[in-house]
Amino acid sequence: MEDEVDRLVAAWRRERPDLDVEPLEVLSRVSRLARHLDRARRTAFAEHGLEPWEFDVLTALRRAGSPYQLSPGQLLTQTLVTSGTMTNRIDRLTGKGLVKRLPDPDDRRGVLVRLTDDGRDRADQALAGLLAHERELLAQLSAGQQGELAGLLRQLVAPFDNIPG
Amino acid sequence: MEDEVDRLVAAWRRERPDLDVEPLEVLSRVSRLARHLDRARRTAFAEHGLEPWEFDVLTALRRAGSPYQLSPGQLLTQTLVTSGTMTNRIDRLTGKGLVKRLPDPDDRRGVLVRLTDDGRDRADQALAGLLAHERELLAQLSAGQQGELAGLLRQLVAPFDNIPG
DNA sequence: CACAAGTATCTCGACATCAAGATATCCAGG
DNA sequence: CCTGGATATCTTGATGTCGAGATACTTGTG
Repeated sequence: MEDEVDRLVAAWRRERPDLDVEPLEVLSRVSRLARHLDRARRTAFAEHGLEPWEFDVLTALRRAGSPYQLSPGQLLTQTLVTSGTMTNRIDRLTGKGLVKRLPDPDDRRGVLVRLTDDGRDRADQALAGLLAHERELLAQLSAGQQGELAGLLRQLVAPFDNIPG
Repeated sequence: MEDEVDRLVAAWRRERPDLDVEPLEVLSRVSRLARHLDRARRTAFAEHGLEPWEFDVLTALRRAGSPYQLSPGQLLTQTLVTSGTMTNRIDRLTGKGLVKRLPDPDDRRGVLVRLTDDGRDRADQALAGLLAHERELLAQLSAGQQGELAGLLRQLVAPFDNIPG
């Protein structure tokens, strides 16, 4: 089955036959797939009344385990956004009653962001919904192919995740 | 080599042992890799004085082939942005002298956006730079692995690209 | 030929994000 | 202890995007 990247690569080979555009076969597909996934996720989360950015923050706290709290600094390394953005997100989630700010008892500069009970339930429900949708998308591939794909992607991502940056 | 998704999956297995989080092994890696790629591209384009969105528009015109012109409508279907965004982008690219608006001779409602010579050169240079950077990232994988990865990704993307969405 | 519906582009207001800087606090060395 | 540099979070201002609606023109129908 042909996809949009096949057409894009063909266009470049016609216009710039001197260039080797092979890298686009992998990386343009990654970008485009991510874009489609973003849209699909937005739809999936809407069923639970959440925005994608809300899901990101709530699930980071959920994964931390009881008592479901992290500092804003820990949250922004996990979500790859800037500090200004995180402040804004915490403000809005606080307004919706899904998290609350607590003073850090060990560091008076810091605060801790903690899930409320409602926030925890919403995170759990949205995760289950997301996994159901994603399983459908992956039905294109056998379990073996999924494992293979995961392994290849890990090799590309690992340098970013393990080297400071 | 372990990556951030390994840690994320391990955390979910600890917190929610009742859920099958296998889909995240593939799809979370796609999203995270795309995010890292966005940052890397921003850096690569900065060497040529371009923003990622500028690259997207200029290369869409470049790929169209001589005389390097498309309507705003064609541009927005290719770049997946809204009409308001595209108007804004064309305004700014016009201000930088990289494209110019021409009246559509066949439809007085429409305009055609055409690359200037400078715009074409910038697009060509930025593409070459991007490919060089992307080739480095892919050096983690053999040519055979890259082909395999591209094939698996195509299977996941194709449904989005071929069904109206 | 007139008119309604469709199409192409642009305008405007709201909003999330980022980058840089401000403020408050911690900590290590003298 | 004091002081300077590091750290944690928040504030501010600019910017790009989206969504909805406005405007101008075209096309199909009777």
